Amino acid sequence: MPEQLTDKIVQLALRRGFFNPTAEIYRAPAGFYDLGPLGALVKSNLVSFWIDEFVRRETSYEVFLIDGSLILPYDVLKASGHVDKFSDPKASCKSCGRIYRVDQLIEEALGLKVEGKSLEELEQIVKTRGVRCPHCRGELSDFREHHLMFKLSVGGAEESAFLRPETAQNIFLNFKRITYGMRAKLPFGVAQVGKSFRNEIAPRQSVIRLREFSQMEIELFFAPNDERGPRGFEEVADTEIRILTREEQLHGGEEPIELKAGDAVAEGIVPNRFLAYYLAKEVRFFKLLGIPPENTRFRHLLPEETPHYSGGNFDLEVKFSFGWKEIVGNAYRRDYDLTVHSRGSGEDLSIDNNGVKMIPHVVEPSFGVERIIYAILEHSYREGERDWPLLKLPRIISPIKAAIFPLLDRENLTSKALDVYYALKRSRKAIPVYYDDRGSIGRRYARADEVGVNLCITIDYQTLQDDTVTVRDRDTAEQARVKISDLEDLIYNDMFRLEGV
RNA sequence: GCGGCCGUGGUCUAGCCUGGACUAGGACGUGGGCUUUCCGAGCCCAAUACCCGGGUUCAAAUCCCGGCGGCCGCACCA
Repeated sequence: MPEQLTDKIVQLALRRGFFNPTAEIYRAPAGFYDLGPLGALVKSNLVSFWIDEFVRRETSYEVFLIDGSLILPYDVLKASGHVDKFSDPKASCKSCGRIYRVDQLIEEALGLKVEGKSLEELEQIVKTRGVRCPHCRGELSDFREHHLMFKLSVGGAEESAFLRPETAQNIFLNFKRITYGMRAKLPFGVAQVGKSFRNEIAPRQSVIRLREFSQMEIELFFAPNDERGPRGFEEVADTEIRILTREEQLHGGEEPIELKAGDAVAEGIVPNRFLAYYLAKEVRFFKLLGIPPENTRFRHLLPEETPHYSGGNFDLEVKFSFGWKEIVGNAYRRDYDLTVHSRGSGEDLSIDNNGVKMIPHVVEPSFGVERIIYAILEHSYREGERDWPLLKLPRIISPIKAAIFPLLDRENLTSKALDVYYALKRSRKAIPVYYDDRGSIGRRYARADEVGVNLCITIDYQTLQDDTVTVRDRDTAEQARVKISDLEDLIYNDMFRLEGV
Protein backbone atom coordinates (compact mmCIF):
# COMPACT_ATOMS: atom_id res chain seq x y z
CA MET A 1 0.00 0.00 0.00
CA PRO A 2 1.63 3.26 -1.10
CA GLU A 3 2.04 5.96 1.46
CA GLN A 4 -0.70 8.55 1.18
CA LEU A 5 -0.02 12.23 0.58
CA THR A 6 -1.84 13.10 3.80
CA ASP A 7 0.60 10.91 5.75
CA LYS A 8 3.53 12.68 4.20
CA ILE A 9 2.13 16.12 4.93
CA VAL A 10 1.31 15.19 8.52
CA GLN A 11 4.78 13.69 8.99
CA LEU A 12 6.42 16.77 7.56
CA ALA A 13 4.26 18.98 9.74
CA LEU A 14 5.27 17.07 12.86
CA ARG A 15 8.93 16.78 11.97
CA ARG A 16 9.54 20.36 10.95
CA GLY A 17 7.25 22.27 13.26
CA PHE A 18 4.17 23.20 11.26
CA PHE A 19 1.56 21.68 13.54
CA ASN A 20 1.05 18.95 16.14
CA PRO A 21 -1.71 17.73 18.47
CA THR A 22 -2.24 19.89 21.54
CA ALA A 23 -0.83 18.53 24.80
CA GLU A 24 0.63 15.50 23.03
CA ILE A 25 2.70 14.58 26.08
CA TYR A 26 -0.54 14.17 28.06
CA ARG A 27 -2.56 12.47 25.31
CA ALA A 28 -5.24 15.14 25.50
CA PRO A 29 -8.60 14.85 23.74
CA ALA A 30 -8.74 14.93 19.97
CA GLY A 31 -9.62 17.94 17.86
CA PHE A 32 -7.05 20.39 19.16
CA TYR A 33 -3.85 21.29 17.38
CA ASP A 34 -1.00 23.68 18.10
CA LEU A 35 0.88 25.47 15.38
CA GLY A 36 4.63 25.10 15.72
CA PRO A 37 7.20 27.78 14.86
CA LEU A 38 6.80 27.38 11.11
CA GLY A 39 3.04 26.88 11.23
CA ALA A 40 2.59 30.02 13.27
CA LEU A 41 4.52 31.99 10.65
CA VAL A 42 2.45 30.46 7.85
CA LYS A 43 -0.79 31.34 9.61
CA SER A 44 0.31 34.87 10.27
CA ASN A 45 1.32 35.27 6.61
CA LEU A 46 -1.98 33.83 5.41
CA VAL A 47 -4.04 36.04 7.70
CA SER A 48 -2.09 39.16 6.66
CA PHE A 49 -2.51 38.30 3.02
CA TRP A 50 -6.23 37.74 3.46
CA ILE A 51 -6.65 41.03 5.31
CA ASP A 52 -4.72 42.76 2.54
CA GLU A 53 -6.90 41.27 -0.18
CA PHE A 54 -10.32 41.39 1.48
CA VAL A 55 -10.07 44.41 3.77
CA ARG A 56 -7.24 46.86 3.13
CA ARG A 57 -7.15 46.65 -0.66
CA GLU A 58 -10.92 46.31 -1.12
CA THR A 59 -12.05 49.10 -3.43
CA SER A 60 -15.65 48.09 -4.03
CA TYR A 61 -16.87 49.23 -0.61
CA GLU A 62 -15.53 49.89 2.84
CA VAL A 63 -14.66 46.88 5.01
CA PHE A 64 -14.04 47.38 8.73
CA LEU A 65 -11.94 44.91 10.68
CA ILE A 66 -12.97 44.12 14.25
CA ASP A 67 -11.80 41.68 16.90
CA GLY A 68 -14.57 40.33 19.12
CA SER A 69 -14.78 38.34 22.33
CA LEU A 70 -14.63 34.56 22.16
CA ILE A 71 -17.14 34.16 24.99
CA LEU A 72 -20.72 35.08 24.27
CA PRO A 73 -23.65 35.15 26.70
CA TYR A 74 -26.41 32.59 26.49
CA ASP A 75 -28.99 35.10 25.25
CA VAL A 76 -26.99 35.93 22.14
CA LEU A 77 -26.78 32.33 21.04
CA LYS A 78 -30.36 31.66 22.05
CA ALA A 79 -31.48 34.51 19.79
CA SER A 80 -29.23 33.42 16.94
CA GLY A 81 -30.74 29.94 17.06
CA HIS A 82 -27.54 28.14 18.01
CA VAL A 83 -28.72 26.97 21.43
CA ASP A 84 -31.58 25.05 19.85
CA LYS A 85 -29.98 24.02 16.60
CA PHE A 86 -26.54 23.15 17.96
CA SER A 87 -27.58 20.35 20.27
CA ASP A 88 -28.51 16.71 20.02
CA PRO A 89 -30.60 14.69 22.47
CA LYS A 90 -28.60 11.85 23.99
CA ALA A 91 -29.20 9.00 26.41
CA SER A 92 -27.12 6.11 27.65
CA CYS A 93 -27.90 2.46 28.30
CA LYS A 94 -28.08 1.52 31.97
CA SER A 95 -26.52 -1.90 31.53
CA CYS A 96 -23.92 -1.61 28.76
CA GLY A 97 -23.23 2.12 28.93
CA ARG A 98 -23.49 2.78 25.19
CA ILE A 99 -24.56 6.28 24.26
CA TYR A 100 -27.23 6.96 21.66
CA ARG A 101 -28.87 9.86 19.95
CA VAL A 102 -32.42 9.59 21.19
CA ASP A 103 -34.07 11.05 18.10
CA GLN A 104 -32.35 8.57 15.80
CA LEU A 105 -33.12 5.68 18.13
CA ILE A 106 -36.84 6.51 18.09
CA GLU A 107 -36.90 6.95 14.33
CA GLU A 108 -35.20 3.60 13.83
CA ALA A 109 -37.22 1.70 16.41
CA LEU A 110 -40.68 3.17 15.84
CA GLY A 111 -40.43 4.86 12.47
CA LEU A 112 -41.65 8.11 14.04
CA LYS A 113 -40.60 11.53 12.83
CA VAL A 114 -39.60 13.39 15.98
CA GLU A 115 -37.85 16.46 14.62
CA GLY A 116 -38.44 19.52 16.78
CA LYS A 117 -39.57 17.58 19.83
CA SER A 118 -38.10 18.60 23.17
CA LEU A 119 -35.86 16.38 25.24
CA GLU A 120 -38.68 15.78 27.72
CA GLU A 121 -41.05 14.72 24.96
CA LEU A 122 -38.47 12.34 23.55
CA GLU A 123 -37.87 10.84 26.98
CA GLN A 124 -41.63 10.32 27.34
CA ILE A 125 -41.81 8.51 24.01
CA VAL A 126 -38.92 6.23 24.97
CA LYS A 127 -40.53 5.41 28.33
CA THR A 128 -44.09 4.88 27.13
CA ARG A 129 -43.22 3.00 23.93
CA GLY A 130 -40.53 0.91 25.57
CA VAL A 131 -37.60 1.81 23.36
CA ARG A 132 -34.53 -0.06 24.59
CA CYS A 133 -30.84 -0.33 23.89
CA PRO A 134 -30.52 -1.94 20.42
CA HIS A 135 -27.34 -3.64 21.53
CA CYS A 136 -28.25 -5.32 24.83
CA ARG A 137 -31.95 -4.49 25.34
CA GLY A 138 -30.99 -2.51 28.45
CA GLU A 139 -33.02 0.37 29.83
CA LEU A 140 -32.17 3.87 28.64
CA SER A 141 -31.47 6.64 31.12
CA ASP A 142 -29.51 9.82 31.68
CA PHE A 143 -31.37 11.84 29.03
CA ARG A 144 -29.51 15.04 28.23
CA GLU A 145 -28.65 17.56 25.55
CA HIS A 146 -25.29 17.23 23.88
CA HIS A 147 -24.29 20.77 22.99
CA LEU A 148 -22.12 21.24 19.97
CA MET A 149 -21.08 24.42 21.75
CA PHE A 150 -18.75 24.53 24.76
CA LYS A 151 -20.75 25.69 27.74
CA LEU A 152 -19.24 28.03 30.32
CA SER A 153 -20.36 29.79 33.41
CA VAL A 154 -19.30 33.36 33.95
CA GLY A 155 -18.63 35.17 37.20
CA GLY A 156 -19.99 34.66 40.69
CA ALA A 157 -23.56 34.50 39.49
CA GLU A 158 -22.49 31.69 37.11
CA GLU A 159 -24.32 33.16 34.19
CA SER A 160 -24.45 30.74 31.39
CA ALA A 161 -22.39 31.45 28.30
CA PHE A 162 -20.71 29.65 25.42
CA LEU A 163 -17.50 29.78 23.50
CA ARG A 164 -18.62 31.22 20.18
CA PRO A 165 -19.37 28.60 17.53
CA GLU A 166 -18.66 31.09 14.75
CA THR A 167 -17.07 34.51 14.57
CA ALA A 168 -20.06 36.02 12.79
CA GLN A 169 -22.18 36.82 15.85
CA ASN A 170 -19.75 39.47 17.15
CA ILE A 171 -20.20 41.35 13.92
CA PHE A 172 -23.98 41.52 14.27
CA LEU A 173 -23.59 42.54 17.91
CA ASN A 174 -21.37 45.43 16.90
CA PHE A 175 -23.44 46.38 13.87
CA LYS A 176 -25.11 49.43 15.36
CA ARG A 177 -21.94 50.95 16.77
CA ILE A 178 -20.08 50.42 13.53
CA THR A 179 -22.76 52.12 11.47
CA TYR A 180 -22.72 55.07 13.86
CA GLY A 181 -19.05 55.23 14.80
CA MET A 182 -17.70 54.70 11.32
CA ARG A 183 -20.65 56.48 9.62
CA ALA A 184 -20.94 53.41 7.41
CA LYS A 185 -23.18 53.50 4.35
CA LEU A 186 -24.51 50.51 2.48
CA PRO A 187 -22.97 48.51 1.09
CA PHE A 188 -20.22 47.92 3.60
CA GLY A 189 -18.47 44.96 5.16
CA VAL A 190 -17.27 44.00 8.60
CA ALA A 191 -14.47 41.48 8.82
CA GLN A 192 -13.08 39.44 11.64
CA VAL A 193 -10.33 36.89 12.12
CA GLY A 194 -10.35 34.68 15.17
CA LYS A 195 -11.02 31.45 16.92
CA SER A 196 -14.32 29.57 16.97
CA PHE A 197 -15.22 26.47 18.94
CA ARG A 198 -17.41 23.47 18.23
CA ASN A 199 -17.55 20.41 20.39
CA GLU A 200 -17.52 17.97 17.49
CA ILE A 201 -18.47 14.39 18.22
CA ALA A 202 -15.69 12.92 16.12
CA PRO A 203 -12.95 15.35 15.10
CA ARG A 204 -10.71 13.73 12.52
CA GLN A 205 -8.23 14.19 9.69
CA SER A 206 -5.66 16.15 11.67
CA VAL A 207 -6.21 19.81 11.14
CA ILE A 208 -9.22 19.46 8.83
CA ARG A 209 -11.82 19.00 11.53
CA LEU A 210 -11.03 20.70 14.81
CA ARG A 211 -12.88 21.58 17.97
CA GLU A 212 -11.02 24.86 18.16
CA PHE A 213 -10.34 26.50 14.83
CA SER A 214 -9.74 29.86 13.19
CA GLN A 215 -12.02 31.66 10.81
CA MET A 216 -11.60 34.67 8.57
CA GLU A 217 -15.05 36.08 7.93
CA ILE A 218 -16.80 39.01 6.37
CA GLU A 219 -20.40 40.06 6.76
CA LEU A 220 -21.20 42.21 3.76
CA PHE A 221 -24.28 44.38 4.41
CA PHE A 222 -26.28 45.65 1.48
CA ALA A 223 -29.73 46.87 0.52
CA PRO A 224 -31.76 43.91 -0.81
CA ASN A 225 -32.97 45.96 -3.76
CA ASP A 226 -29.42 46.93 -4.80
CA GLU A 227 -29.09 45.24 -8.19
CA ARG A 228 -26.00 47.14 -9.30
CA GLY A 229 -23.93 45.21 -6.81
CA PRO A 230 -20.49 46.22 -5.65
CA ARG A 231 -18.60 48.99 -7.38
CA GLY A 232 -16.29 47.44 -9.92
CA PHE A 233 -18.36 44.29 -10.30
CA GLU A 234 -17.67 44.50 -14.04
CA GLU A 235 -14.00 43.83 -13.34
CA VAL A 236 -14.74 40.40 -11.94
CA ALA A 237 -17.88 39.63 -14.00
CA ASP A 238 -15.82 37.71 -16.56
CA THR A 239 -14.10 35.50 -14.00
CA GLU A 240 -14.90 31.88 -14.70
CA ILE A 241 -16.41 30.10 -11.74
CA ARG A 242 -17.13 26.40 -11.47
CA ILE A 243 -20.43 25.51 -9.85
CA LEU A 244 -21.61 22.07 -8.82
CA THR A 245 -25.30 22.61 -9.35
CA ARG A 246 -28.12 21.18 -7.30
CA GLU A 247 -29.38 19.22 -10.33
CA GLU A 248 -25.98 17.63 -10.81
CA GLN A 249 -25.87 16.59 -7.17
CA LEU A 250 -29.34 15.10 -7.32
CA HIS A 251 -28.11 12.88 -10.16
CA GLY A 252 -25.14 11.95 -8.02
CA GLY A 253 -22.88 13.78 -10.47
CA GLU A 254 -19.58 15.43 -9.70
CA GLU A 255 -19.10 17.62 -12.77
CA PRO A 256 -19.31 21.34 -12.16
CA ILE A 257 -20.58 23.70 -14.82
CA GLU A 258 -18.28 26.57 -15.72
CA LEU A 259 -19.63 30.04 -16.30
CA LYS A 260 -18.78 33.68 -15.85
CA ALA A 261 -19.59 35.27 -12.48
CA GLY A 262 -21.78 37.88 -14.17
CA ASP A 263 -23.74 35.24 -16.08
CA ALA A 264 -24.23 33.17 -12.94
CA VAL A 265 -26.27 36.05 -11.51
CA ALA A 266 -28.03 36.84 -14.79
CA GLU A 267 -29.13 33.21 -15.08
CA GLY A 268 -30.38 33.17 -11.52
CA ILE A 269 -27.98 30.52 -10.28
CA VAL A 270 -26.22 32.85 -7.85
CA PRO A 271 -28.79 35.02 -6.05
CA ASN A 272 -27.04 38.39 -6.23
CA ARG A 273 -23.97 40.25 -7.39
CA PHE A 274 -22.50 40.64 -3.93
CA LEU A 275 -22.28 36.91 -3.50
CA ALA A 276 -21.00 36.43 -7.05
CA TYR A 277 -18.38 39.09 -6.40
CA TYR A 278 -16.97 37.04 -3.56
CA LEU A 279 -17.06 33.80 -5.52
CA ALA A 280 -14.97 35.43 -8.25
CA LYS A 281 -12.65 36.99 -5.74
CA GLU A 282 -12.10 33.67 -4.01
CA VAL A 283 -11.14 31.96 -7.27
CA ARG A 284 -8.45 34.59 -7.75
CA PHE A 285 -7.35 34.48 -4.12
CA PHE A 286 -6.76 30.75 -4.14
CA LYS A 287 -5.04 30.88 -7.49
CA LEU A 288 -2.52 33.22 -5.88
CA LEU A 289 -2.14 30.69 -3.09
CA GLY A 290 -1.20 27.97 -5.53
CA ILE A 291 -4.58 26.25 -5.72
CA PRO A 292 -5.59 26.28 -9.39
CA PRO A 293 -9.25 26.86 -10.34
CA GLU A 294 -9.56 23.36 -11.76
CA ASN A 295 -9.00 22.02 -8.25
CA THR A 296 -11.81 24.14 -6.84
CA ARG A 297 -15.56 24.22 -7.23
CA PHE A 298 -18.51 25.93 -5.60
CA ARG A 299 -21.04 23.45 -4.36
CA HIS A 300 -24.54 24.86 -4.26
CA LEU A 301 -25.86 23.36 -1.05
CA LEU A 302 -29.13 21.49 -1.27
CA PRO A 303 -32.18 23.04 0.39
CA GLU A 304 -32.17 20.49 3.21
CA GLU A 305 -28.55 21.35 4.00
CA THR A 306 -29.22 25.01 4.57
CA PRO A 307 -31.28 26.84 7.17
CA HIS A 308 -34.72 28.11 6.23
CA TYR A 309 -33.56 31.73 6.00
CA SER A 310 -30.78 30.98 3.54
CA GLY A 311 -30.98 32.64 0.15
CA GLY A 312 -28.36 30.22 -1.19
CA ASN A 313 -25.12 28.74 0.12
CA PHE A 314 -22.10 28.04 -2.05
CA ASP A 315 -19.28 26.12 -0.40
CA LEU A 316 -15.89 26.57 -1.98
CA GLU A 317 -14.54 23.04 -2.08
CA VAL A 318 -10.96 22.12 -2.83
CA LYS A 319 -9.76 18.83 -4.20
CA PHE A 320 -7.60 17.20 -1.55
CA SER A 321 -5.86 13.87 -1.86
CA PHE A 322 -8.73 12.38 0.18
CA GLY A 323 -11.51 14.04 -1.79
CA TRP A 324 -13.36 17.33 -2.09
CA LYS A 325 -13.64 19.33 1.11
CA GLU A 326 -15.16 22.69 1.99
CA ILE A 327 -12.68 25.42 2.88
CA VAL A 328 -14.89 28.49 2.48
CA GLY A 329 -18.60 28.77 3.17
CA ASN A 330 -20.45 31.47 1.25
CA ALA A 331 -23.90 32.15 2.61
CA TYR A 332 -26.63 34.57 1.66
CA ARG A 333 -28.30 35.00 5.05
CA ARG A 334 -30.76 37.73 4.04
CA ASP A 335 -31.82 39.81 7.07
CA TYR A 336 -32.03 36.85 9.44
CA ASP A 337 -29.26 37.72 11.91
CA LEU A 338 -30.02 41.38 12.36
CA THR A 339 -33.71 40.59 12.65
CA VAL A 340 -33.32 37.96 15.36
CA HIS A 341 -30.91 40.14 17.31
CA SER A 342 -33.27 43.11 17.05
CA ARG A 343 -35.95 40.91 18.51
CA GLY A 344 -33.69 39.24 21.07
CA SER A 345 -32.05 42.39 22.40
CA GLY A 346 -34.90 44.86 21.94
CA GLU A 347 -32.44 47.10 20.10
CA ASP A 348 -33.53 48.44 16.74
CA LEU A 349 -30.86 47.26 14.30
CA SER A 350 -32.40 48.81 11.21
CA ILE A 351 -30.44 51.39 9.31
CA ASP A 352 -31.31 54.57 7.43
CA ASN A 353 -30.42 53.93 3.80
CA ASN A 354 -30.91 57.12 1.78
CA GLY A 355 -33.92 58.03 3.84
CA VAL A 356 -35.41 54.56 3.86
CA LYS A 357 -35.40 52.61 7.11
CA MET A 358 -34.42 49.02 6.50
CA ILE A 359 -32.69 45.95 7.81
CA PRO A 360 -29.87 45.22 5.40
CA HIS A 361 -29.28 41.84 3.87
CA VAL A 362 -26.02 40.07 4.37
CA VAL A 363 -23.65 37.89 2.39
CA GLU A 364 -21.11 35.97 4.42
CA PRO A 365 -17.90 34.44 3.10
CA SER A 366 -16.30 32.42 5.87
CA PHE A 367 -12.77 31.03 5.43
CA GLY A 368 -11.42 28.14 7.48
CA VAL A 369 -7.82 29.03 8.27
CA GLU A 370 -6.44 25.61 9.20
CA ARG A 371 -8.06 23.93 6.24
CA ILE A 372 -6.59 26.52 3.92
CA ILE A 373 -3.13 26.02 5.43
CA TYR A 374 -3.50 22.30 4.91
CA ALA A 375 -4.72 22.81 1.33
CA ILE A 376 -1.73 25.03 0.58
CA LEU A 377 0.65 22.43 1.99
CA GLU A 378 -0.87 19.65 -0.10
CA HIS A 379 -0.85 21.71 -3.24
CA SER A 380 2.74 22.86 -2.84
CA TYR A 381 4.26 19.52 -1.89
CA ARG A 382 6.46 18.13 -4.67
CA GLU A 383 8.25 14.85 -4.95
CA GLY A 384 10.48 13.81 -7.79
CA GLU A 385 11.55 17.29 -8.84
CA ARG A 386 14.60 17.03 -6.62
CA ASP A 387 16.26 14.18 -4.78
CA TRP A 388 14.30 15.32 -1.74
CA PRO A 389 10.81 16.69 -1.03
CA LEU A 390 10.21 20.28 -2.05
CA LEU A 391 7.56 22.58 -0.66
CA LYS A 392 6.69 25.14 -3.35
CA LEU A 393 4.77 27.41 -1.03
CA PRO A 394 3.47 30.68 -2.39
CA ARG A 395 6.32 33.08 -1.66
CA ILE A 396 4.14 35.32 0.43
CA ILE A 397 3.08 32.37 2.61
CA SER A 398 6.39 30.60 3.13
CA PRO A 399 7.46 30.83 6.76
CA ILE A 400 11.14 31.61 6.08
CA LYS A 401 12.11 33.96 3.29
CA ALA A 402 15.86 33.33 3.14
CA ALA A 403 18.55 31.09 4.62
CA ILE A 404 22.17 32.16 4.99
CA PHE A 405 24.90 29.54 4.47
CA PRO A 406 28.67 29.74 4.57
CA LEU A 407 29.86 27.47 1.75
CA LEU A 408 32.08 25.62 4.25
CA ASP A 409 32.34 25.57 7.99
CA ARG A 410 35.52 27.67 8.04
CA GLU A 411 36.11 30.62 10.32
CA ASN A 412 36.53 33.26 7.63
CA LEU A 413 33.37 32.15 5.82
CA THR A 414 31.18 31.64 8.89
CA SER A 415 32.01 35.02 10.38
CA LYS A 416 31.24 36.74 7.08
CA ALA A 417 27.99 34.76 6.79
CA LEU A 418 26.98 35.71 10.31
CA ASP A 419 27.58 39.38 9.46
CA VAL A 420 25.16 39.05 6.54
CA TYR A 421 22.67 37.16 8.71
CA TYR A 422 22.66 39.70 11.55
CA ALA A 423 22.38 42.60 9.12
CA LEU A 424 19.23 41.03 7.68
CA LYS A 425 17.84 40.21 11.13
CA ARG A 426 18.29 43.81 12.25
CA SER A 427 16.56 45.21 9.18
CA ARG A 428 13.41 47.28 9.76
CA LYS A 429 11.81 45.02 7.19
CA ALA A 430 11.99 42.23 9.78
CA ILE A 431 12.40 39.46 7.23
CA PRO A 432 12.28 35.93 8.68
CA VAL A 433 15.70 34.43 7.91
CA TYR A 434 17.89 31.75 9.47
CA TYR A 435 21.53 30.81 9.52
CA ASP A 436 22.83 27.26 9.02
CA ASP A 437 26.38 25.93 8.79
CA ARG A 438 25.78 22.28 9.61
CA GLY A 439 26.56 19.50 7.15
CA SER A 440 27.27 19.85 3.46
CA ILE A 441 25.83 22.68 1.40
CA GLY A 442 23.62 20.21 -0.47
CA ARG A 443 22.06 18.97 2.72
CA ARG A 444 21.32 22.53 3.77
CA TYR A 445 19.62 23.22 0.46
CA ALA A 446 17.55 20.07 0.99
CA ARG A 447 16.52 21.09 4.49
CA ALA A 448 15.54 24.53 3.23
CA ASP A 449 13.57 23.17 0.25
CA GLU A 450 11.58 20.87 2.48
CA VAL A 451 10.03 23.80 4.34
CA GLY A 452 9.78 26.10 1.35
CA VAL A 453 12.52 28.66 2.08
CA ASN A 454 12.30 31.11 -0.82
CA LEU A 455 15.97 31.95 -1.25
CA CYS A 456 19.27 30.46 -0.10
CA ILE A 457 22.18 32.86 0.23
CA THR A 458 25.65 31.33 0.13
CA ILE A 459 28.81 33.07 1.26
CA ASP A 460 31.81 31.67 -0.61
CA TYR A 461 35.45 32.59 -1.18
CA GLN A 462 34.54 35.14 -3.81
CA THR A 463 32.45 36.95 -1.19
CA LEU A 464 35.61 37.64 0.74
CA GLN A 465 37.08 39.29 -2.38
CA ASP A 466 34.20 41.42 -3.68
CA ASP A 467 31.24 41.32 -1.24
CA THR A 468 28.97 39.38 -3.55
CA VAL A 469 27.03 36.23 -2.65
CA THR A 470 25.11 33.58 -4.55
CA VAL A 471 21.33 33.59 -4.32
CA ARG A 472 19.59 30.33 -5.11
CA ASP A 473 15.93 30.33 -6.04
CA ARG A 474 13.88 27.57 -4.42
CA ASP A 475 11.73 26.84 -7.46
CA THR A 476 14.41 26.71 -10.17
CA ALA A 477 17.51 25.90 -8.07
CA GLU A 478 19.28 28.47 -10.22
CA GLN A 479 21.85 30.78 -8.74
CA ALA A 480 22.65 34.40 -9.34
CA ARG A 481 25.49 36.44 -7.91
CA VAL A 482 24.43 39.65 -6.21
CA LYS A 483 25.97 42.34 -4.04
CA ILE A 484 25.46 42.03 -0.30
CA SER A 485 24.18 45.61 -0.29
CA ASP A 486 21.33 44.58 -2.62
CA LEU A 487 20.25 41.55 -0.60
CA GLU A 488 17.74 43.16 1.71
CA ASP A 489 15.68 44.69 -1.11
CA LEU A 490 16.01 41.57 -3.21
CA ILE A 491 14.64 39.25 -0.53
CA TYR A 492 11.96 41.72 0.46
CA ASN A 493 10.68 42.20 -3.08
CA ASP A 494 10.84 38.48 -3.72
CA MET A 495 8.53 37.68 -0.83
CA PHE A 496 5.71 39.66 -2.42
CA ARG A 497 6.12 37.98 -5.78
CA LEU A 498 2.72 36.56 -6.66
CA GLU A 499 2.16 33.95 -9.28
CA GLY A 500 -1.04 32.81 -10.90
CA VAL A 501 -2.77 36.06 -11.89
C1' G B 1 -21.29 8.43 19.08
C1' C B 2 -21.54 3.18 16.83
C1' G B 3 -18.64 -0.72 14.22
C1' G B 4 -13.89 -2.51 12.18
C1' C B 5 -8.57 -2.14 12.16
C1' C B 6 -4.39 -0.07 14.79
C1' G B 7 -0.74 2.29 18.77
C1' U B 8 7.60 0.54 19.49
C1' G B 9 13.07 6.74 19.91
C1' G B 10 11.86 13.00 16.28
C1' U B 11 9.84 10.18 11.59
C1' C B 12 9.13 5.31 9.28
C1' U B 13 9.48 0.58 10.96
C1' A B 14 11.53 -5.05 12.78
C1' G B 15 9.92 -7.94 16.86
C1' C B 16 3.85 -9.50 18.80
C1' C B 17 0.53 -14.76 15.95
C1' U B 18 3.85 -19.33 18.67
C1' G B 19 5.37 -14.91 26.32
C1' G B 20 11.72 -16.14 28.25
C1' A B 21 18.33 -15.23 24.97
C1' C B 22 14.90 -7.96 23.75
C1' U B 23 20.97 -5.05 27.88
C1' A B 24 14.18 -4.03 22.03
C1' G B 25 17.19 -4.36 15.94
C1' G B 26 17.27 -1.15 11.44
C1' A B 27 16.69 3.20 8.16
C1' C B 28 16.29 8.33 7.96
C1' G B 29 16.70 12.43 11.04
C1' U B 30 18.96 15.07 15.43
C1' G B 31 23.43 16.74 18.65
C1' G B 32 28.95 16.67 18.85
C1' G B 33 33.77 15.83 16.23
C1' C B 34 36.66 15.13 11.71
C1' U B 35 36.23 15.92 6.57
C1' U B 36 34.05 18.82 2.60
C1' U B 37 35.31 25.08 -2.73
C1' C B 38 27.56 24.88 -4.34
C1' C B 39 22.72 20.65 -4.39
C1' G B 40 20.64 14.76 1.23
C1' A B 41 29.11 12.64 -0.03
C1' G B 42 32.19 9.94 3.78
C1' C B 43 34.08 8.44 8.75
C1' C B 44 33.75 8.44 14.29
C1' C B 45 30.94 9.33 18.82
C1' A B 46 26.29 10.28 21.41
C1' A B 47 21.18 10.86 22.91
C1' U B 48 16.19 9.35 22.38
C1' A B 49 11.04 4.34 22.21
C1' C B 50 7.46 -0.63 23.78
C1' C B 51 0.42 5.11 24.66
C1' C B 52 -1.62 4.90 29.97
C1' G B 53 -3.74 1.85 33.92
C1' G B 54 -5.15 -2.87 35.69
C1' G B 55 -5.07 -8.31 35.15
C1' U B 56 -3.01 -13.42 33.87
C1' U B 57 1.98 -15.60 34.54
C1' C B 58 7.88 -17.71 37.72
C1' A B 59 8.26 -14.27 33.40
C1' A B 60 4.50 -9.40 29.23
C1' A B 61 6.50 -5.03 23.77
C1' U B 62 4.13 -9.92 23.02
C1' C B 63 -1.94 -12.70 26.06
C1' C B 64 -6.75 -10.43 28.48
C1' C B 65 -9.75 -6.02 30.22
C1' G B 66 -10.48 -0.73 30.58
C1' G B 67 -9.03 4.29 29.26
C1' C B 68 -6.80 7.66 25.78
C1' G B 69 -5.24 8.48 20.83
C1' G B 70 -5.03 7.34 15.31
C1' C B 71 -7.11 5.52 10.55
C1' C B 72 -11.52 3.73 7.71
C1' G B 73 -17.02 3.23 7.23
C1' C B 74 -21.80 5.04 9.13
C1' A B 75 -23.75 9.16 11.81
C1' C B 76 -22.56 14.29 12.77
C1' C B 77 -20.33 18.67 10.34
C1' A B 78 -23.91 27.09 11.79
